[in-house]
Amino acid sequence: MARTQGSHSEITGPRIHAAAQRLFARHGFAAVSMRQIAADVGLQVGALYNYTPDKQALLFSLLEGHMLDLMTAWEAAAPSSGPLARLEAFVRFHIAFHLARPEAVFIAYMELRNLTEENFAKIGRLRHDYEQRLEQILRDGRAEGRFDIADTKLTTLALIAMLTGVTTWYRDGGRLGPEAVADHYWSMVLKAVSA
Amino acid sequence: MARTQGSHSEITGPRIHAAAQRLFARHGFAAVSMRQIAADVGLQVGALYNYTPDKQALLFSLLEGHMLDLMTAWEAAAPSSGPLARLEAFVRFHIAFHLARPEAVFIAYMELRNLTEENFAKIGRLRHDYEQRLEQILRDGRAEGRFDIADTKLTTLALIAMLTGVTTWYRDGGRLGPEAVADHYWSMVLKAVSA
DNA sequence: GTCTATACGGGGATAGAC
DNA sequence: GTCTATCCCCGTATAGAC
Repeated sequence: MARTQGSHSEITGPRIHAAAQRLFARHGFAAVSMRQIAADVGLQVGALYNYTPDKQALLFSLLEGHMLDLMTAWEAAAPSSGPLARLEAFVRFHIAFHLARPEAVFIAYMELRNLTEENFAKIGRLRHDYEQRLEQILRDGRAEGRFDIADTKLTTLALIAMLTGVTTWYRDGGRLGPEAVADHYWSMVLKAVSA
Repeated sequence: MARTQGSHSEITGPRIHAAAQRLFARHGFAAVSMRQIAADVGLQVGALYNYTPDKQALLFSLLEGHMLDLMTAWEAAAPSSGPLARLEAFVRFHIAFHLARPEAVFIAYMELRNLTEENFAKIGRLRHDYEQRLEQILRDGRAEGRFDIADTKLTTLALIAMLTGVTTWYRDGGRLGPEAVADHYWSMVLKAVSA
């Protein structure tokens, strides 16, 4: 396994992504320079361009990776039971997943406008796919007569916004832990959609 | 009413604020230059500094103005009836106010991190004051036995996030108008808090 | 109040040596 | 794969004339 001098490709790539995520979340994409990212990793600027063609691609890969993680994690966590149990699973999953990745979530919501039109569209499709998972649960529950929902599309967007909003105020070590928060949200969601 | 050459102070100030609001909302605070704002208004850069000490103050005045408008408008719209009517009024007011000012709302949520620590704290207090208006309604309704709410603080934050979320997907000319949207949200909110 | 000109620093990205 | 050096452009803010 001979290695050329100074080569650390297996670990440098992830370290660049981690530094970019932290810095973008803290200061915003536009406010962070490639020089800052390089310094954070312990590199000179030029070396970054061995790992990303440009700054935009770095942002896109963070957002895309986050959305793919989200989809994969839900597919793994989703039960194949009835609508009510699936809705509860979705509520608890969404809150837990988002609270566990505050930086990725922050970037995913705040930096969309810094994507090129093409990249923006790609992330938009991934987000829509995820929302469809929730809407299908609501449609199934309504078809079975368990839910009373006038407009499943609207309710989907309302619930997603409510659940994701947790990330704007939640702090580790606060009054309520993630499970207690999820309990409260689940009870509100259940009442809001119940027949 | 003699006026010095090129003086347009009465209208230039508001035009600068309007241009800054539009550009900040579209491209983000950090991505917009003072040169762009000046060009949009039809001035040279230097002239902007007759109206604002720096770019930060320009952002802060937009955010502060938005929050003060919000508070003033709610005080004027709030009925002095029972909790249920006040909650309905709040839901409808919040949606209508936010949908009428998409740019100001966008900036108010996305550009908080570009404020200095001191200015951030000031906006945080204004936001908290507004949230208190809703929480008081929830507390009153619970005291009267009309609402079933486990945690009024949590419910306040959940409802605000849900209602504000409308601005992320609403488009003029879409399937539902502002009133139809408000009708749906009010019915969800009512079910979620009812005893 | 507005203009022109400028100071001064920093931005993204690339070239070529090692 | 990384470094140093550099290109070229743009950022905020100020000075001083009109």
